[in-house]
Amino acid sequence: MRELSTTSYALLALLGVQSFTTYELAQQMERSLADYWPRAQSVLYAEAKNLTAHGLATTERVHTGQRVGTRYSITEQGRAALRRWLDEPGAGPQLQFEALVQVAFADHGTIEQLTRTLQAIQRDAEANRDRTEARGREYLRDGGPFPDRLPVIALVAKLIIEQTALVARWAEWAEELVATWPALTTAGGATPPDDAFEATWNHPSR
Amino acid sequence: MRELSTTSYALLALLGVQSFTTYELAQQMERSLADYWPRAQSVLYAEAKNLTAHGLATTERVHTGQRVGTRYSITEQGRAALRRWLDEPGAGPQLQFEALVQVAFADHGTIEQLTRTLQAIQRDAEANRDRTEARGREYLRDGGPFPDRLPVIALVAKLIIEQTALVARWAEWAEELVATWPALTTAGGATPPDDAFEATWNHPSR
DNA sequence: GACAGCATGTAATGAGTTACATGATTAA
DNA sequence: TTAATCATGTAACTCATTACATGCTGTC
Repeated sequence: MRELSTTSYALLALLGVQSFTTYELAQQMERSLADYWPRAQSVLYAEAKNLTAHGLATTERVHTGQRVGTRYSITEQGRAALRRWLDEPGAGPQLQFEALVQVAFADHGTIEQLTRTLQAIQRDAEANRDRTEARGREYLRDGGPFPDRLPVIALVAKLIIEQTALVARWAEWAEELVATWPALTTAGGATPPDDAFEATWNHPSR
Repeated sequence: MRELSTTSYALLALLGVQSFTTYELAQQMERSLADYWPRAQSVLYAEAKNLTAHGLATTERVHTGQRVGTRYSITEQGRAALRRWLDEPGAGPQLQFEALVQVAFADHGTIEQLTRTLQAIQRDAEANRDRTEARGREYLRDGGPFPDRLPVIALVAKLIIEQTALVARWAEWAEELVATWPALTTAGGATPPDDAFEATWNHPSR
């Protein structure tokens, strides 16, 4: 019976919406939380058991054909724990961005490498932006799986959409700027134009 | 001798700039990478050794007073490894945002809890934005510790600044919107005004 | 009847964090 | 001289990922 982690509470919050089998929990995690609390499926199996051990959820065997599975439901204790958790200060945004590390140290390689990295970032970000935007519009149209929850879902979706859009715009801007550079550093005579560099701060990347 | 991770390459890239003692590496990690590749200090000690085991760095004992320490320097092999790494596709942005999970499931609590969460997000984001902006201006003024590297550093700094600014603006917008809501869900008669909700998608949060 | 994919997990491994320990230097 | 903080690490533990295993269900 381990301590409760943020992942535990995320699961518990899903169960607060309705009961789910472990598989459905995994789907929901992937569908609704992957953009800001990504976790591998395997943790769910452990965490769901942990919630039960804490008395925050109850289990029920479900049979699909011959196959057995587990359906979890939240308990009153679970709801109380959830309310308490919502009072605690949650951790702020934590970004982890390997490709950006490659950009930060691009001067150890070639301009071509940097350009390719930026292009890849842009492609990914645009795909993510389109995906999240499309889902947002879909939810607005048909209400989504939990129409009651649309207000809060919309708040979150808005941030995610704008965040991916920002990355896409930034990558595009960076590509254009880098294309004007004769070299990656100011050293050795081959300096990037000073004013293009100044522009980094003065022009918003849009 | 473990595999090389992104953290290994981040360290190696720092050593590509110049030689550092472990302590200085920790400072540089905190100073320049914490915003997009945050790691605890203790990993450095292990990773730096690992780099040496791979022949990518050499060590040298340094004595400050009686005290012994280790200074790491990159090898030619290390530089080659760095160049190869810059060719590999790096992982895209991965966000981890506990407070946003609390927003997404705010309907399990009260409007007051949601408001407090949003206020905390806004405060943090504004502080981060101010910190990164101030450092950017400082670098532009005095060149920072590695003036040659300003071009690539500026690219990265720009994204980080805009990203924190985006979160701050979003939180402010969300607070204002939530202030107009009589309840957190559309259920039970006490519905948030439809048009305020629609506005979620149509008005950019600025 | 076999193959793809859905559904349900377990095990091994690893990366990273927190906590601890301790010597040296500096400021009060 | 004491306390704070700089500097240098180690150890224990935890959270999470990858890889594996396996049964069921529908379809060609």
